[in-house]
Amino acid sequence: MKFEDTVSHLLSRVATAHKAHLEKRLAAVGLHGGQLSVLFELWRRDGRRQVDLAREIGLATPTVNKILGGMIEVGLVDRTRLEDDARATRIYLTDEGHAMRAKVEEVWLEVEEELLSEFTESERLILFSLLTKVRNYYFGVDPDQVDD
Amino acid sequence: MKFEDTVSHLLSRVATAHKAHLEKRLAAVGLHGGQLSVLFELWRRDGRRQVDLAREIGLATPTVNKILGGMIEVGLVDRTRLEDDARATRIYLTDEGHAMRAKVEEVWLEVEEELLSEFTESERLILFSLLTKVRNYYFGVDPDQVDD
DNA sequence: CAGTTATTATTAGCTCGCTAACTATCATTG
DNA sequence: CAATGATAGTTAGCGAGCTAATAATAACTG
Repeated sequence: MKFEDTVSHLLSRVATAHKAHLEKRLAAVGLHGGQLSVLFELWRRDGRRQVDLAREIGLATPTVNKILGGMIEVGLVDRTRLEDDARATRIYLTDEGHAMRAKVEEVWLEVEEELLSEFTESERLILFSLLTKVRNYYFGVDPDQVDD
Repeated sequence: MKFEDTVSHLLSRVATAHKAHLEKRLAAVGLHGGQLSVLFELWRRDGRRQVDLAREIGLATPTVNKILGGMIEVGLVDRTRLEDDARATRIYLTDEGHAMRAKVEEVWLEVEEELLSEFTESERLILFSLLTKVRNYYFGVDPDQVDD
């Protein structure tokens, strides 16, 4: 058989290339890829616990914990103990964490446009819809997709 | 803006989930994800130099070097110095490296079928073609795609 | 042919992803 | 209320990707 003819193989290859590419583009605003995935979630709503963030993002809790450690160091977020549960913490964006959003939006639109520059409008929509289907295979259907 | 509505974001999420999933499935045959990407290339043709493998796979040479170190340890490949160039090495599959192919094919077909179980035949073809377009954006058009 | 430049492999060190194992705390139940 | 079990965060350690820097060798050039 030809492994090259499978979607899985193609997806793996594209995945690593895309991640490496993102990392390079994010360096311009002083971010790492993992930090961004956490920021995406915090920009939706901050003040949540690490375990909740991890579940939403789809990462293991130690991964999120490590990324947050780096983000605290560079001053993007704060970690405060929960008042009524001494086990848990709440993660809040700092002013810098909020301010980062504008910078990232700029880069993000560029990255998206460059990636899809050779795609027609309908190809973009189809790719988005098929990738959503793959995402649903791994994460289940996103409830936020319906309303909101 | 909503980052969730971009292909880049979707691709990042799907990418990590897919890689994590592959890693789990490959554990059944005793392989790691990085080893597999090298094997894919060696199964096409072995006896090449590390730098050539890295270029074809689309990885940095230190990455390939590290992966090969692990593969040599577990006996999947051999590394021999080049006769006419003392800098370079040639990477050859061992018998075990060749034999691994059959095991991987089995797993691979399963993974592919499960991933695409909810996709129609035409959706599969379209997804493959659109992902190929993304790959070409990152790697350029593959010359092997034409003939062979 | 001596000196510079380019290439190959490698090492070191970083982020990111994981699992396993540990600690502290909460919740439950006897 | 004491013991057991569940939960939150963390630490340790692994593989995979990267860049930067080294060492050894080849190739080119004056």
